[in-house]
Amino acid sequence: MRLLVDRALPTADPLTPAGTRILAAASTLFYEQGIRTVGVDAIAAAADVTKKTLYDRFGSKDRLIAAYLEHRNRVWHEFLDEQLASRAPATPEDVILALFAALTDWLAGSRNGCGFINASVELAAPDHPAMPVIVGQKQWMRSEFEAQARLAGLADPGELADRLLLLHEGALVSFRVAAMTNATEVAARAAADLLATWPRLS
Amino acid sequence: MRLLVDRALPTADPLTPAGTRILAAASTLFYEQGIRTVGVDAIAAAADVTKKTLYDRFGSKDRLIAAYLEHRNRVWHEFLDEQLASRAPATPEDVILALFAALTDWLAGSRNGCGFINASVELAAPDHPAMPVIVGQKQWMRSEFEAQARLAGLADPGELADRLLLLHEGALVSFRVAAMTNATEVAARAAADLLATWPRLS
DNA sequence: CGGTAACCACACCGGTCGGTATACTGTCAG
DNA sequence: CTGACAGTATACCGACCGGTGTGGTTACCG
Repeated sequence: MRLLVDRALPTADPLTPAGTRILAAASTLFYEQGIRTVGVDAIAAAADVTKKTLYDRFGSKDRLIAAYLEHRNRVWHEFLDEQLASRAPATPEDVILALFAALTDWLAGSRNGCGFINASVELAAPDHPAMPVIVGQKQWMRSEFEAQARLAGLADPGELADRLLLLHEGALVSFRVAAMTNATEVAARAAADLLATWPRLS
Repeated sequence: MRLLVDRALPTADPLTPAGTRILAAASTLFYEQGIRTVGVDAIAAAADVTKKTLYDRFGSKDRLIAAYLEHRNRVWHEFLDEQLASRAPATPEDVILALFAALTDWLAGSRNGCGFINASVELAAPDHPAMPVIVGQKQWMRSEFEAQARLAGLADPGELADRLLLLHEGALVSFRVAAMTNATEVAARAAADLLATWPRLS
């Protein structure tokens, strides 16, 4: 069993060595400390690069932010591919449960929750160039849930996908905001029960 | 039926007329545009007040932020009281469902989701004076769910409360981040099904 | 009458932020 | 040989930000 919905990730255009360091530094700093808190000077310093180089490569902070989220999205999907490969789910239901199990590993060692949710709140402006990446990431999760549910022959896959997404996002945000350290385990149990009791197409 | 868990809201210390206007302006601006985006000058101008007055009343922007969240928490609880009064739930289960139904009304007309989640992300620093208010609000929700579940004679009220909180927070965040306009209705249906199938103490 | 609290107007501060300008160095392909 | 490209170093900019200081005006209250 594998993921069904096309990720349609624009293949990362090749970066210069300095560009790679900048993106790496921006990724950790933006996630650890927040997008607004981290200035371009701090990123340039952490990447051991001049601000000039940073602007030559990325043009503006906003575009660097967008690059950061696209990069994080790629890392997220690579992570899911590894998780799916090692857990080797046998049924579509197990794929869904593996996605929830993966969440625990994904958040291990971090305390800031979901970088996409955080970015959405920090950027606020709906027309920010990074917004499509954020909404896209969430909607990919939903459509993957729906595709697996449909493949499993479960009734009303749309409604089920909506509910799974709520559990998924709820875990991410409760982990961070409500200081609920076991949020991902609770979500995994809730998802398992939901799938077990959900009606099937006759 | 009524809410069970003490709100323990520090009674709002009386404000001067200008202080009231400042808090009102800060509340709408902070929620609509974000805490970091809105400067003290903008708040003072919106409240038709000098910056001097703002600092005489609230001391610093951070303390104004804390006051904003405490105020929003009071408004939230007053809103819940009204909702409970008008929906007049007959059982503890109905109280829980009324809390979910209330969410739809609470988010009506806004597109920024939960002010507490947003503030938690924007402030980031764990030692910010406003953090206890944020975590407290989420934990109050959880303990209210748990108290109602216990009163209803439902098994494992702690686990049930955790799952209800995930749905609750998931709805708030999916509404904003995933552009899921019907998130609160989905959460309400999920909560209803969850309560209907949850085991009871024998 | 005198004091005090609540305001106004306005000017000012140091710091930080995103972003730009100038000038120079190394490397590599046509 | 010669551009083009990637990079360094450093200085600078205007705008905005949170916050302070001075000085003056009401109005109420003991």
